[in-house]
Amino acid sequence: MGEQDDSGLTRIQRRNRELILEGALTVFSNSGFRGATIDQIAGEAGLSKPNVLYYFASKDEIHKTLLTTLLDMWLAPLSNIDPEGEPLQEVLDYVAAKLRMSRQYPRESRLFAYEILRGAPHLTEILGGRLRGTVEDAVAILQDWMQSGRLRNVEPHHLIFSIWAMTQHYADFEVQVRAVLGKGHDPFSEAQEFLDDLYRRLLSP
Amino acid sequence: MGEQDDSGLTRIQRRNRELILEGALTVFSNSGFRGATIDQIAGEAGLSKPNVLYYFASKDEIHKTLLTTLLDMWLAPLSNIDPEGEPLQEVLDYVAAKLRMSRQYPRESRLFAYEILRGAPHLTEILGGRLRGTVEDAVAILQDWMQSGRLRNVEPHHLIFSIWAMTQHYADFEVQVRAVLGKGHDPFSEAQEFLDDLYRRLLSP
DNA sequence: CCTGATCCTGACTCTTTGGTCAATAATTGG
DNA sequence: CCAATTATTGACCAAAGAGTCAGGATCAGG
Repeated sequence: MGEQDDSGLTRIQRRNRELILEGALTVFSNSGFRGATIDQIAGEAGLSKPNVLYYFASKDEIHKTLLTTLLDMWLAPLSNIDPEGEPLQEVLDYVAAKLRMSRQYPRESRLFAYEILRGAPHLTEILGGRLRGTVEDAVAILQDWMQSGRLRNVEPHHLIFSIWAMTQHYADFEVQVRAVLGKGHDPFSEAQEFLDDLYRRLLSP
Repeated sequence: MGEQDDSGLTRIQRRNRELILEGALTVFSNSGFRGATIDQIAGEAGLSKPNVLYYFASKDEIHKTLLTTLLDMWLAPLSNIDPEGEPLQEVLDYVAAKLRMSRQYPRESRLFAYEILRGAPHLTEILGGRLRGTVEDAVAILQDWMQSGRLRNVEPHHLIFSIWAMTQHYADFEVQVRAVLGKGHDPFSEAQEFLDDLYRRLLSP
């Protein structure tokens, strides 16, 4: 994940930085940036507060490091869309991959959700830069498929937004989803079925 | 909106409470609960901090009042689904209404998004109570339509989730949407077209 | 097993911020 | 126009939390 610069790091540095980022992910994704405290992060990581600040200059730096480190992993599935693949199946695979990530990495999903909600102070350049580029690549592929009639014609940007919205909803708003569904439901596997049907219907030529 | 108890309130009280809630909505929806300060709220409302605390006992009470006051308005469209109406059109109208609310009341959308993200400490009873009830009513109507073959059969809870996710996405993640689309787009009217097509496809029997 | 570099922490500072309060100003009803 | 009630605020307090630092512990390489 991300541009690791583990080169000049000792074993202890590597381990402790990892512990801190892991703890920070839990804390930031639960409480947001402003709601998180270095003490909580330290507690989660099993280190003292000054020790955390020995490895990262500030709370802000921890946060920024987390975001940039996780962004690649978060966007990867979009780049995995194969222009040579079967169009509908490629999209359905992307949806499934994103939904799986919401289930498996809800903390990451919430971390980004908080950041975008805030207006993305740390991500502004990235949003208009790398993210936009990645999306445009995918859009180009989709448009090609649509023009050749192998996929039904819809606005590709909004198609991608819809996939993001629907899949991340199950991570970001999980308490609401569970409260509304009540006991005895597996939101994610139900969602998988629902979304598979939805995008099949929407995109079958 | 909500159960107003304006009975024993003077003119000044009504006006200032309104100013405070209005300012608080702006501040909370931008920064979240922990990120907001009473000073900011006071500034937004054009009052002094002690004066704000003269009308509300605490920051928490302002927040709770806002949430409960706005919840009714936020859920209203769901209760407006007419069992006697034309099924597909009723759903499309609901989608359009929700999207219109995202455009017109993005602050409310973000306020709730922040709260759910946090785990909804203030809303837990409501989520499993009133919200769940409202959803179940709508689900019953949808199920009826589906059983009588006037609407295609999909899981109604997840249909509702999908509508929430897609429409609120444009308010909650607006900076991302705009960054990805670039200049010269009207996200909301494009979304309206996209969603109309999507749900038409999904639900036409 | 010694030494320099790395690692760790208790105790501290400084700022922010939620909230209080006594004193003052408006307002209102008689 | 005069109490009595309501509204407003400057000055303050206490707690929380980000970040510092001097000194002690640990470790790695020779």
